[in-house]
Amino acid sequence: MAKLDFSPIADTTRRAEIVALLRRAILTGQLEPGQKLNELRISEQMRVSRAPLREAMRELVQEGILTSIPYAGTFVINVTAKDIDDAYSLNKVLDEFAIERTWKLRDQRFFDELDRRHEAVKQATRDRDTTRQIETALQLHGLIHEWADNSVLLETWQRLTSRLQMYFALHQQARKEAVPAEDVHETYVALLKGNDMRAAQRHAREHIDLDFEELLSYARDLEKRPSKGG
Amino acid sequence: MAKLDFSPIADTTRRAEIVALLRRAILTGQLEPGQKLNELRISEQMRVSRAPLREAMRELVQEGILTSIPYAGTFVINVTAKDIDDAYSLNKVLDEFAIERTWKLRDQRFFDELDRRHEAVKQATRDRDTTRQIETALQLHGLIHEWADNSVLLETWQRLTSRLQMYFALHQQARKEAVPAEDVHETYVALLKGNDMRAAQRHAREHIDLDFEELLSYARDLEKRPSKGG
DNA sequence: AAGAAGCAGATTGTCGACAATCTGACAAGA
DNA sequence: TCTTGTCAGATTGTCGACAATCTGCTTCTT
Repeated sequence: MAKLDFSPIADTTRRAEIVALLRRAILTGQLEPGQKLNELRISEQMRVSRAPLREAMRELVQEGILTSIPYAGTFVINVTAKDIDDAYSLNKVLDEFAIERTWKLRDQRFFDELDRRHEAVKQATRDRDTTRQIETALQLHGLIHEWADNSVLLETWQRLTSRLQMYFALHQQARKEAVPAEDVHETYVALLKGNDMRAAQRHAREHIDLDFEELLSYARDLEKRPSKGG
Repeated sequence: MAKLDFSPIADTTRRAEIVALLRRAILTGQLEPGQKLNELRISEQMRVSRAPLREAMRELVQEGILTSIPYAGTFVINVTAKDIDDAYSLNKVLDEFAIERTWKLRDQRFFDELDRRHEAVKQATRDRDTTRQIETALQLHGLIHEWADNSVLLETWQRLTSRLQMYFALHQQARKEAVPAEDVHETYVALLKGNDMRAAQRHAREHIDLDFEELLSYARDLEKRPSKGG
């Protein structure tokens, strides 16, 4: 028998597909923060019964991008300036930890993957595909968390990522302006390839701060306007 | 009208109660790691239909203490030495962050609550109630995370706590011996009341290491024996 | 005896219908 | 006018039944 490692077969349950669909709709901002999800309407649109839809929604509630009030409904979470602040300050800590853990595990495969993801960001930037730009940038950023060989860290970061992606999408949607065309990740990638771990950690921290300030200013704008939820 | 702030009414859905029941069963070790949860059997025992039970299980899957394989079943997660290692190393980082954030927010209410929880641990210790001892110790430990005024941190810590509590319960169950009767939290509490933040952070880190070593030795024992799951 | 094919039982995934609860409008009374 | 009671419509929560899938055994073939 040939030595092949097959990847797991895709989940063939409706539930899994619904989760993916809903998550995408939320993270891309198609479903607005605070908006209520009507079970009957959605299940009819998707041609699915309410049972798998409800199970899917339960998952997304635990994932932190939906919130549920018994007998009232399930809503897309509201984004406050404090939420963003909280997420980012924790993210800094996780990044530092991830870099420390990843550092000794870096090898050629790591560097190759780093370049591959960096290239994906640059491609999305050239294509002016802002949604994809957000996705790829987060994937580039996530490599250190995947490589750190700590399942709990990875899981935690993925939960954070959901929100960050949502925040970025809203930001981009609100501003309706192209995200910076130049490449802001060049230094980050270079430092991850280098020999000064502290410098890489420091840069990650500062690098995050830049994006963060922009996001915060957007979030503060948001709070001056009425929202659809509580 | 009198100025009273009422606390939210308890969730009255079956789903919420099922979640609580199942979580408790898992965290106290009544449901063993790797064990399969038969939906029909459980729903009959609880006198509930499978719909709310399945939704509850979906929540616990996302919470990280159950794992689901389509068309095969839902199982209690298996505890490996690496899982414990991962959880603890991340916990150290979170603790340091939590202490830093909490530090400036400490007030009389904080100190009172700290004492209250410390007292609860001592009471459970006197009662030789090991399960409660685990619960209260984790609650004492959790105060800095609750006080840090960062919802994402708190959420993350609560997810970690579930696993830690499960690990501790298994540990205690396997050893069948009383946990240390003396009070190991005295220094911790004192430092949190003091003025040297760095010292508090350092102690939290070392304090965790102690429990950790014991847990790891247990986990390594576990892996030499057959388990019920994959 | 070893392996493949097929069947039966058990279990999970999904469906449609019913029950419980909430929301908002409207009417009655102070 | 303001509050309170009532009710209809809409929506969520729950149920029982059916469909899809898996597992292990049996049977058949070589």
